Amino acid sequence: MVEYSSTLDTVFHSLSDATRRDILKRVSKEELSISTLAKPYPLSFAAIAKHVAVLEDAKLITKRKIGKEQIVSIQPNTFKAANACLGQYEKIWNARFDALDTLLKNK
Amino acid sequence: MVEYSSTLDTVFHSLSDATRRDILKRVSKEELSISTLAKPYPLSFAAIAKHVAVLEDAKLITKRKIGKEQIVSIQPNTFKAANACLGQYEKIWNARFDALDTLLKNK
DNA sequence: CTATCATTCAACCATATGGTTGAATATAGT
DNA sequence: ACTATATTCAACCATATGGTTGAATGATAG
Repeated sequence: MVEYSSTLDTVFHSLSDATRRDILKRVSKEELSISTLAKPYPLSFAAIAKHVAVLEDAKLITKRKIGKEQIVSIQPNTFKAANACLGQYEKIWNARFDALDTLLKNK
Repeated sequence: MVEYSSTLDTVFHSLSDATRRDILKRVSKEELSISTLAKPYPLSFAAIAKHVAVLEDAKLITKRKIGKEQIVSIQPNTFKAANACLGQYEKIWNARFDALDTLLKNK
């Protein structure tokens, strides 16, 4: 009956935490090691490593080892899937909404 | 340190469940009562009512009472916030990605 | 007024989630 | 070889989540 997409489940679940979204924001600007990522937050290193693991599971980021460090970088393609999903809900009511928007502006 | 946005937390959390996404898809096409919504799923009515409540909390939908029924309809504005959030991660790497994309196509 | 349908509410349960600490495993630098 | 740093892993805990059932409330139709 329902079309189950475990991928979207994990993507959206990853995005539902403010710390993880902040990690994504930082990583979208530059590649960072997990320990560098961990510094600003009032959480243990292990907690951040877990958050990074969640993001990695959702394929929102990738890790690659350089020496003793794990360098985290963003994985663009996955966001396209999330966007496409949101777009799916949008398409019908978008026209309606835009019409309302213009209506309100011209009032 | 971290910019906490409880709104986005709940929006993305709502979207992380396939049943809820399916409800959204159906409701994006036409307004439906909770009991109508509940029919296709192998879950109790109460379970679906809970899912609807989660979506309502996140302001992805609204309910209005008509007689004994609660009519569920989609609330467009909230999706704009989610989209804007995703766009935030995109803007930096989007250029890079598009460049790569063109590169691969012209190869 | 009563029976029925749609919904809400409360109690309950199993499992997932987000956090902790402490120990184990690389790798780098001296 | 020793030490410090970066990471992983395992055990543990409190709370949140997603589901159930059954009872209570509201509105409609006879």
